[in-house]
Amino acid sequence: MDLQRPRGTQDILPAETPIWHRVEAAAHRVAQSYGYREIRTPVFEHVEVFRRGVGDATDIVEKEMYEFEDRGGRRLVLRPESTAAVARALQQTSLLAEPPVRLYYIQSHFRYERPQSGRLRQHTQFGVEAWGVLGPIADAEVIALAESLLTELGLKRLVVRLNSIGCTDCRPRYREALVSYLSDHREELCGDCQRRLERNPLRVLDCKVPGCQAVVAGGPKPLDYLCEACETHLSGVEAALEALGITYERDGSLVRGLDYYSRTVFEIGYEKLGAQSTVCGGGRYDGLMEALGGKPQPAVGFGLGLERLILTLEAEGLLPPGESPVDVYVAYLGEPLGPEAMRIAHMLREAGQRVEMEALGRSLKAQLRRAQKLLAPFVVILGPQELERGVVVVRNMKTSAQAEVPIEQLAEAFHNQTA
RNA sequence: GUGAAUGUAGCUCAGUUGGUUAGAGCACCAGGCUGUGGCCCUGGGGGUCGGGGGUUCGAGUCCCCUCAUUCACCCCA
Repeated sequence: MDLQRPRGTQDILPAETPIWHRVEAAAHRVAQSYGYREIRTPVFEHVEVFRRGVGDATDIVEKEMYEFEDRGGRRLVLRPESTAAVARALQQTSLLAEPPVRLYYIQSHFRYERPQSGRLRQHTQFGVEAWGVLGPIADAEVIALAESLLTELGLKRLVVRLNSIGCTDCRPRYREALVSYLSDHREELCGDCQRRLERNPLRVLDCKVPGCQAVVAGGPKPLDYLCEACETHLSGVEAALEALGITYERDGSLVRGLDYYSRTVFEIGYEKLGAQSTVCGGGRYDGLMEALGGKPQPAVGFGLGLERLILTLEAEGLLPPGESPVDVYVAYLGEPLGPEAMRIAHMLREAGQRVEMEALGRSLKAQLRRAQKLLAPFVVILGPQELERGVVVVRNMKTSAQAEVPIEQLAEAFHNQTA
């Protein structure tokens, strides 16, 4: 095989498209039920959108972008995420003239990573963003929206984890305290954490190495450093979640890799998925718009990975059963009857039936086998004897009952059958 | 980017210490039943053994490189 799909991509075959339709339809419906409206942004953007929005020092920008130069010498990149792109779109248009603006998207994202279960180089996110909203109600609203979607799809036992990473006022104070504490215990940290200490010290908090956990346990707690405004915000989010009956876990070690997050961060996960068990991740990003050179605008939102969501549905046995792609299979005997069989198929299609017609001129036995394989409930059989009398045999594949029906009454017969 | 495992028919897999024409089940096609699916029987089509190089009289089997998949790390959806 010399032609293969690029690494980390997948072909979604006809057997799988129904679950995608179902998930996407649910996402549209739930988002709209919260008053969110769909936005679509370009597949590629100028690199600067993500350099400034996501952050230069993040893994995404540093080593995961599909970057290229176009024929006009522009530095472009396949979007690695959508929030920065949406922020760019808002700046460029008049949408934000009348806040709040509630948006959602279902878009592909591209990151050059080593693939594994639940991680692809092209993946799809259902994302939701509320712009121009400052209060904790908005944070709770997007979490509730994600919950609604997961519930609607039949999922239970997903864990919501919640934390606050502070704002531009209090985060630096905590960061400083943490770095100074960790530096004193540098020798006790794992190699990864020694590097994290330089680049992204907050990451040390959720290291899984026992030794690091022990060090962290004795160090400064992020929540102790929250400023009053951030603390009030967090308890506001919790109060709203409680009012909605949404159960969550406070997780002081939950942090986010992207620069633009502030205050609220949250994840919704499903343990059975293995290492990539986070289905939904989000938070607040009040500083993003300014980082992109625009007027400051508070915002909160999340990204929900559809591939991971579908893996979860699969693991929970929630995939829809296979359904027949057709209502009627039109079989005929002998090439000369092809045109008349086509006419019959056409008539049925115009009457709203989904029809597959024999295309290979095989034996009746083979045609029936094919119809069975397709789970077609009915087969219309046209042979020379029938044609002579202007009728057709209609076979019910489930009961094996057969009846002759005049060709001109066929459409009506099926209409009554399915009505 | 790091570590490990795996690549043989459309699918799931056998294939002995290296030995002649590489197999099975399922799926597909045909026939048994010259116009009727499911069960059964018989036959048939399908393979660059992931790719390239090497060792050898001889490589699916051993060695090197490469590509891909899977799992984990980093990180993330």
